[in-house]
Amino acid sequence: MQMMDNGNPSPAELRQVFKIHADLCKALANEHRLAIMYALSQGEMCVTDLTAEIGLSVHNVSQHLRILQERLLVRPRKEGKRVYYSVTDLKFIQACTLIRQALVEQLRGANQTLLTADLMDAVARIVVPESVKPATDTSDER
Amino acid sequence: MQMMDNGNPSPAELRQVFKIHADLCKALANEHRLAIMYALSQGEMCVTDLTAEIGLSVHNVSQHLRILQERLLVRPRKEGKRVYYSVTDLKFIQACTLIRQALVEQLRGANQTLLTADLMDAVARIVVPESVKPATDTSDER
DNA sequence: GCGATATTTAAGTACTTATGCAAATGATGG
DNA sequence: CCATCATTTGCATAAGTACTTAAATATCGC
Repeated sequence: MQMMDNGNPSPAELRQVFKIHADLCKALANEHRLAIMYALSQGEMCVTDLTAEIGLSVHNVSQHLRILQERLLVRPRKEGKRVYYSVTDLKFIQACTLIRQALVEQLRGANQTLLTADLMDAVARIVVPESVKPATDTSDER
Repeated sequence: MQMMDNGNPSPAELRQVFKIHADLCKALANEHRLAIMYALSQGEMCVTDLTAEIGLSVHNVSQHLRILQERLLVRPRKEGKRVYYSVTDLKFIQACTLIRQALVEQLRGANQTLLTADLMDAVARIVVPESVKPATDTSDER
């Protein structure tokens, strides 16, 4: 495939990228896997710990971890009989935080019944240890 | 539900948030819907234009737009017999860009066969113009 | 009103994903 | 090497998602 001169990918190239991107989003498009990603964003954890943290069966957590690992969202590290997982790239966490921030702004405006205002505030600020700084331009911030 | 004093949401509250977040990710977890989001990030477009841009049937595009709209990712604006769609929040686009950047870094390391290095560079830099402009007329909607 | 254009809704089928249970692998300590 | 703990794999079933065809709604110009 040939690059176009303006430096932006061609439609054909974009299609390929969107496919990969969509696969990655599918891995994130599950309540429990987001919980796992969030838990792991706080630091490396083994399967059993994750099980306790999220309240699912060991097997189920393992299943979800497999999916996350296949899409390279998490990485395993074996130590004795335990397998410790960690997120491969902080950007994934940052992206999740951005989305939650947008979500909160919308919920604030629309159906507040779902979540309390306090919760929404807190959610909007869920941050990873290392500061989250996806270079937002502040033009339409509150 | 009770907020905890440290300002972070409780596990129960988080579960609720992850569910909503997952629903939103499901909307993004599709090749064509990502293409639509990307197209709309460049500016408001009507269904027919989008159809030409992404190469799907009108009806199929409409279907995808419905899903995006349900999750509040895009917003319709009716003008004559056309319906123009725009993204509701730039943060969604920023999140997608972040994910693509992470994706590119990984592809760079692993199976470069899929994409050329030039393409990966370009993809990592896909950014929105300043603002997405539903700015024309937002008075009589919904 | 009628016909043409733009978009949405509905119904059917194929495909994908989530979760359960049971069994298998793999490391550790006696 | 046997028992045990930690995790993964395989298979079955239920649920959800995507795409196709066909029909319906809405707006415009006549």
